[in-house]
Amino acid sequence: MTEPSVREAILTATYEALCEHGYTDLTAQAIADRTDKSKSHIFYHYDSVEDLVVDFIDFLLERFDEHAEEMRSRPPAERLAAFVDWFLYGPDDEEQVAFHTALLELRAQAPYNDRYREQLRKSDDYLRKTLEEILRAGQESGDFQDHDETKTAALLIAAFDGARVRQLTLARDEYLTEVRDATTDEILDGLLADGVAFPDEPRSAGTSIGTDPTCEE
Amino acid sequence: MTEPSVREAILTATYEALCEHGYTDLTAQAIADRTDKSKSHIFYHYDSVEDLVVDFIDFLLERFDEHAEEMRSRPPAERLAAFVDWFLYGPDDEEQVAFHTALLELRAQAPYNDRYREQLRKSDDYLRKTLEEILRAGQESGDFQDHDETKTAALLIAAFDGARVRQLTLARDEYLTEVRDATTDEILDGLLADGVAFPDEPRSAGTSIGTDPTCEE
DNA sequence: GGTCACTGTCTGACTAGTTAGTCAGATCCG
DNA sequence: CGGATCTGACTAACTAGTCAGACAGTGACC
Repeated sequence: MTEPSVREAILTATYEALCEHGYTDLTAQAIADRTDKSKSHIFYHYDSVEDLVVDFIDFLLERFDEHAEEMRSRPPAERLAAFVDWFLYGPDDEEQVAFHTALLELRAQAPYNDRYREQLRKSDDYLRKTLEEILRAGQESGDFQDHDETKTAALLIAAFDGARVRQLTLARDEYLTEVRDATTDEILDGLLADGVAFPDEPRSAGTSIGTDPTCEE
Repeated sequence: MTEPSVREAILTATYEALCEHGYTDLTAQAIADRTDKSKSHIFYHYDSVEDLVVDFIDFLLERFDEHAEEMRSRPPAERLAAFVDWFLYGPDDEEQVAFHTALLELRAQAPYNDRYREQLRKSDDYLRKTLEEILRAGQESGDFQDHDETKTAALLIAAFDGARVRQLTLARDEYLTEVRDATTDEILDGLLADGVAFPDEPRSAGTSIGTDPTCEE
């Protein structure tokens, strides 16, 4: 892989193909179709589709890192809200939903694939550390109640994951709303010190990938 | 499908094949191999593998229902503990882990498959109602604090799902322990009225399926 | 009791479709 | 020219589902 732009083109196409077809139906051909190159081109740059997917997860992590870095200077409640938003986007954001659906498929493959598992572990560690750091910053600044940020981060990420699983599998809006309410009301609001509030409806953008961020059928 | 024992043989074989190969690599042949019949036999009784899987989910629900019914007369804390246990089994229970891993794969396919989605929704509704009923019973008996059982049920199931996703994808015992602790300590124990405790290590059996409940490689 | 016809169950061999990955050679660029 | 990049055509492997026919049980009629 000499040219970074070649890598980016292939991985962006991978992202788009994942949104459209999901992981299970992700084929080398589908990726190539979203590129101006042929299928063989992909196998010239990657030894296998598995290799490509492993690199794709790295690519995602690089993107998340950039995003997290940008938020670093913001106040803790805003950072937390942005983080929550990254996990529990609304069902109206079709691209996000499609992409996270595909990611869940990938996650579901991890138990059978050492390399995926390793990559996801790396990503999740990073995510969790980011959240812990936000929680710690909030406690130091007095915006959040004192608590054990390790435990809270673990519980939050678990609850978010769970909500996402249900949202994706059931596509049942009322239920997601319940979970979101329950999570927000009972956990998140409980974190805030008196008089501190979440910013209204942050609905952050900037988490999508690629030059053309739409994901039409 | 005339003989119920034929259905049971095929669906038990399906369970075993799911444990061994996972959903993605579940083939008609793999199911037949766990039977004393041929692959064609399966297509004689089911029009397609999808049909079979749909029926398999019904089969699971029937089993869960029997189990839940048996617990009905027990005290609420014990029922809750058994329920939690059903979701957050220990990583030592290999069969359970293997099976839930496969179920997660199935769940991850639901967004792409109307029939799976419908079946899972049905199961999840039933699970949630069962949990709500346990929570309600506990409040009435005074074993649990007063709370909104709908919200709590939603949050609990979400947190459990999330913990399971992480457990399965990361196979990282310390982290699962954290989540389990966080969930148990902060949510479950918070539910209990003063002086009530969970029974020690319930680790219930009886949730597995089939005549030979082992799932060796 | 024998045998014949009928029906439901079951099978081995087959087809058709799909896809990862290969490879010989084309093309581009310095 | 020579190396890197890229491609179309191909192969090999796999699997859902089909189908013609084997087989077993059952009952009916002689």
